[in-house]
Amino acid sequence: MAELEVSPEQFWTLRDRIRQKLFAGLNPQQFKTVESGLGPVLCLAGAGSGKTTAMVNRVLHLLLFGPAYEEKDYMPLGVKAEDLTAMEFWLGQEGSAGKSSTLPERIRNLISYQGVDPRSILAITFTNKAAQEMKDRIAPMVGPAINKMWVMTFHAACLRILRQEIAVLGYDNNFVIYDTQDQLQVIKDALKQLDLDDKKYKPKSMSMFISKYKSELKAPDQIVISKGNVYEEKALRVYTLYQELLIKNNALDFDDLIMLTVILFQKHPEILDKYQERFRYIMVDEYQDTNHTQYMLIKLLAEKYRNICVVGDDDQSIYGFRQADIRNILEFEKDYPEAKVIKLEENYRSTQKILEAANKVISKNKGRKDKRLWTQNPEGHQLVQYLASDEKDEARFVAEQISKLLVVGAEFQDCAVLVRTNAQSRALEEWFIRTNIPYKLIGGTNFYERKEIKDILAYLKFLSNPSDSVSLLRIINVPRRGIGDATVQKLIAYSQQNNVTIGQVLDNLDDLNLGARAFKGLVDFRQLIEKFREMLGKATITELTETILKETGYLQELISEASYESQSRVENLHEFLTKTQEYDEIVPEPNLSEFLSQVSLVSDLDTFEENSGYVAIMTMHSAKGLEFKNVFLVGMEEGIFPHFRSFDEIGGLEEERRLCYVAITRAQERLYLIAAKQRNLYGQHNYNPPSRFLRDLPEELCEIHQNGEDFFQTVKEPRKLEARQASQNLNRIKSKLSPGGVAYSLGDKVIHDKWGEGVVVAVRGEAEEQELSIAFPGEGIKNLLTKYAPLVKG
DNA sequence: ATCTTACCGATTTTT
DNA sequence: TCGGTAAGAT
Repeated sequence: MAELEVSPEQFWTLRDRIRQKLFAGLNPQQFKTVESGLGPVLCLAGAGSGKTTAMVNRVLHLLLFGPAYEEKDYMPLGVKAEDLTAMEFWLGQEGSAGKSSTLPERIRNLISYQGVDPRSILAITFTNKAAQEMKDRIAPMVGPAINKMWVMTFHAACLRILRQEIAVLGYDNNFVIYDTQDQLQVIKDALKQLDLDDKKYKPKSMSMFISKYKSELKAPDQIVISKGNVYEEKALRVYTLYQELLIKNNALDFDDLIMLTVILFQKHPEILDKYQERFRYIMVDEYQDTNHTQYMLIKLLAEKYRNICVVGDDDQSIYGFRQADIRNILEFEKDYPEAKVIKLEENYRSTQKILEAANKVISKNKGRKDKRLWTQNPEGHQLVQYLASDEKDEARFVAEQISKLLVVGAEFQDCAVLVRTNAQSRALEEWFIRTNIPYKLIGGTNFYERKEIKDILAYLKFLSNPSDSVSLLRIINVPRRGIGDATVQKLIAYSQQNNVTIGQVLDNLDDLNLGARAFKGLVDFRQLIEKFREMLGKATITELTETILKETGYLQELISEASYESQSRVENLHEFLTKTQEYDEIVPEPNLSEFLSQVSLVSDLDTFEENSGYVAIMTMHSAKGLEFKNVFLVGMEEGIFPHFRSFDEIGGLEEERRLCYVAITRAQERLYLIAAKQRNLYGQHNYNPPSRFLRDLPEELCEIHQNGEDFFQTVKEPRKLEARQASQNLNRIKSKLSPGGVAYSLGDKVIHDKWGEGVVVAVRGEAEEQELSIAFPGEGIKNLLTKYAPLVKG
């Protein structure tokens, strides 16, 4: 039988229906973002508006339907009637909506006749976590094509380009990456060489200076310092020398990764062209956080084809202090006048009340892109404000509320406490430990920043890159092998005089008249290094690491120390070994410098588990991108949040306000905002007024509590005793008026006006009718009604 | 070479 | 207040 005639219209109609079905779950704005593959797109994605969904589906749409869906006047060759039937069949199937993976391969191939090559897609994020999440969501939709696209962070993408191309800039392609600590080491070295006092020219401040200029794409010789500004003049000299030292060490810092890539593109148009040709479809996540260098990188890459989609939210720009330039997103349309601007304003995360509060707070900022989040979610609970007496009372309140939430079905991992500064976490931790609330501090020190990990990494870095003197100096006497400071100074002096690396000095030890002990130590060290170096390329990273730990005696030393601390170090090293194993398993051939750079670009946040069974304590900054059912914002006081340092920074308060917006929009169901009347910070009492952000919250959305009892325990001057008792009485009356003000539970310590300290041994009844049995040492057990008893929690 | 003592400084930090 | 670092003692 002859083949049935198939008309393009039939095919096209079916293909279109398939497209509709695949993207049926998206709202109109998301869908517009998804299908606008051609030309520049600015997608303003409010908090919780499903921007990852939009980006992920955009990738799928590009692969299946190409950049411009409108062109539909021809049909791929060889479409048969039975293909149309198969398409019909898929359309008739239930549960296949949004699931491209259920499409038969044949149909997939037919409909994607205009689809783009996955190799031409570049999706850039800021964090590994975001990149991973995107990959995880794209992979099931597109299959192995995921491995051909670049879905990665700015730094990872630049790293990959530089490993390939950096030779033309005069670096060796086995360069190492210096983290913040290494950086400071180099700066200290530079200060010493320039004979500058590191008290006056603080290394941290120098690194800020350097980083600031690097993010502006300014090399030392492009910087003009105003006359007479000695400090900046010196800082510039430090920057100059610092950069020379990095080159000597064949090392790049984080900023270099981006900056050098841009310089590479600027200096070598043919290389730029290669990448422009490859990456015809570019997407950037969190565009509001880009600094000038990152902006330039994207601008250059996108220049040729202009298929660039940036996604972000100017209201969530909170990294100005890291040179993120909010203007990049605000002025996107200046660079791309033809840009489509799409706003994702429907929020899928929070209750109406939470969103209303967030909108209200952010609306006070000027110069924002106009937008207003809304949601179909329920109205939700009132926001809870609590005025605590001090930071302990604040912690107590949080702990108590969490316990209450558990009763109504919440779990620990549904709760997060967000702080403005890390120092605030201490009081919370103490209380959580006391009350057995499992918590995790997120963000603190990075795994890879721990001493023992840095040590083993220094060995590996030095092996990978013999020019790396920072790593060499770190480990030359670790574990101790009799190489003291004096010896090290001799090595450094010799290397500077003869213009060789310190690694090279090791080969000429006879030239430096050294003591017998130091000499032996260095010879031993050299032998060890040679032995390790022989393993390069042959052994796996795991084998190499194990050998180093064993042969240097590093592990043995920790084990024999047998302290609590050394034990945890050994555990960390084991953890490190599992990471090397993971790496060894996925790569065909061990590549040390590859492994090391991967490690350098990983942070702790990446390992944050959302279903851990712990309450998360973290800074508001680290919370960005996360969501929790119940969020506690603590330290809502002037000076803490907004932080006093922001008061005299330009745009400082606006950034704090955005941070507040970010913090509020982390909450899905319940939001608690807590301020303390008094706070001990750095050993000093502070009395800060409640945060202006609290005043900006609409009153009708809030339930305001003030539980002052504990306040008077912190006032210890005896002469205030009378006032204290009067206030206690006052507070008891208040607490009766506010339901749920004080709840006692088993084991609570209390203080009774007459009987002193006691412990609650039984609780009967609820709220105001609560009856307690309290054991007072020396007085026996008393039964008391909460309503009347002169009680205070202790 | 390693332990002890005094001093400083203390937002936020995706990489 | 506290923790890290840098200089001094043994």
